[in-house]
Amino acid sequence: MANRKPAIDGQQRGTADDAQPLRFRPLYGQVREALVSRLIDGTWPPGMHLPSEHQLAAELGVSQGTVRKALDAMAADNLLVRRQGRGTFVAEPEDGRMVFQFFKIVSDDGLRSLPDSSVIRVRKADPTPLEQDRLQLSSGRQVWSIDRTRELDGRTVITERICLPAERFPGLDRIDPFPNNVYALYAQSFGLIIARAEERLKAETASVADAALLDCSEGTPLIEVSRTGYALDETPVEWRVSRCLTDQFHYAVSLK
Amino acid sequence: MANRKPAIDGQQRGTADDAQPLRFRPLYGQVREALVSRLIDGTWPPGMHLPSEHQLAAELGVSQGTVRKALDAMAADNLLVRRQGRGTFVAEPEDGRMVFQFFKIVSDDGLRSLPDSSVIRVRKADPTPLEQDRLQLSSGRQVWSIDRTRELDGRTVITERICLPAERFPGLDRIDPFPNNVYALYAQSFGLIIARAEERLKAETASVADAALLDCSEGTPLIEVSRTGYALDETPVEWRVSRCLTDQFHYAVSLK
DNA sequence: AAGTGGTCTAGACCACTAA
DNA sequence: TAGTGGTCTAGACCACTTC
Repeated sequence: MANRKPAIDGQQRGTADDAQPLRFRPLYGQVREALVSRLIDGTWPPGMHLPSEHQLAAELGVSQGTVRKALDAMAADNLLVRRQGRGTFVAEPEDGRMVFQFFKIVSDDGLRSLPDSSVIRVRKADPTPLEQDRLQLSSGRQVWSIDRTRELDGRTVITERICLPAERFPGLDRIDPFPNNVYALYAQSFGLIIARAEERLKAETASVADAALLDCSEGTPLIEVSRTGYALDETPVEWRVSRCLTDQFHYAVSLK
Repeated sequence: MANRKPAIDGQQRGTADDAQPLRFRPLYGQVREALVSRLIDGTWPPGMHLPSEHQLAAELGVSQGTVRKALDAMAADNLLVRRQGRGTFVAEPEDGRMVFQFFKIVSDDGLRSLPDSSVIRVRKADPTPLEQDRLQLSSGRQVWSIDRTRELDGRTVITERICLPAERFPGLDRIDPFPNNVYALYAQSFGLIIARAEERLKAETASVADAALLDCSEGTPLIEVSRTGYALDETPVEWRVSRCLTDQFHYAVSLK
């Protein structure tokens, strides 16, 4: 590989000039960072067919194997989809099983189905202290607050409030109809990819409001799922609280 | 690599003689299977320092890179632990963060701590229909049934029943004292590694018995976690139901 | 037939650990 | 200093998709 001009270069190894024992960062990690930044800045939007490994390797001045390692890692994080013979694509929220990546409520008989949603209200508001904390909002910033219910197998089993930083979702209240899959909406209309999320589950009981929406009695036990969704740059950009009936459904987790 | 006598060989590629378009299985997958079988049959017990990549490659008649890919996959599944400069080891249930692999109950303030357990009763019994189904027991097989409570930060917050196929755990009732970490017990005393588990979460309310053990009132909402644990050969070998107070704790999930 | 990702090999060198 | 896993490269060939 005689004449390469590395477009990527932090400290390297064999390249001879490294001296400080600062902190070792493998090349493929740097490649990964460079590629992720293209997802963040929108250069590579969801669904895009990206250049072949050879092209990327030539462009970045590294070997194909190093590019492969970075791409494989991103595919493992569900940021990319790789298909033999076709190429590598930026993941879309609609991609096959990707829709179940964040939806863990399953029918007790084991059949997975996706919920239909009914929006109750969309409004702009000042955040509660909890919302402000969870979304790491500086004071004065407003939020969108979306209340909705979700149906599985024709029955309303989830009440949900989604809280979003208003700044990042301009004109959200003019969206009509409001889609079932909000992560597809975030991606298509606001260029925002939810890279990962953290959920906290607690047992609660149905309030009067819950009971009315879920057609159950007040005090019925519910699982309350509180989720913080993070963008590719690790900024929290969604905070949602869902309250779920679990008489015919359950929250499924695989541990490995 | 002139003269190699592949100890592993299903259908191969370059080896010239493949013809049927049966189903392609990569070499590293076959290597992985061969290595996993050594974990299953106890040739490599938990904690064992296994041979170097070079040695394994020579022994199996494949390249070091192929062995590496199999070892990396097993490490990703928490079956092995790899340490640069030291070697590759069979994972142990006590290995550092590995203890949190299956324990997802966390204090609301974010501090993780491991529970202390108090065994209430250990008995051998005929399985209930549900237990028989979950453990895929043929009729006539008995089970161990272990009732215990678990404390976090000095407070009893979990009631638990663990159900095990009696055959695989001979003399379980003579274990004394009964350890907090039953997976370490399974590994050390019965040579059984829990490779993965599936959990189902539902919202329930405290029964009279729960209320007495958890020092709460009857009807208090609880998260009920039902877990099936699988051995390396995918046999279900543990069925447990835990009921957890979630007023100061929650069940934490990371989605990616 | 051409192009893509997937597999397998081989070898050089680096980082880390332990003796 | 020797031995281990970790990184990076290079190239050959295979499997799959599309034209």
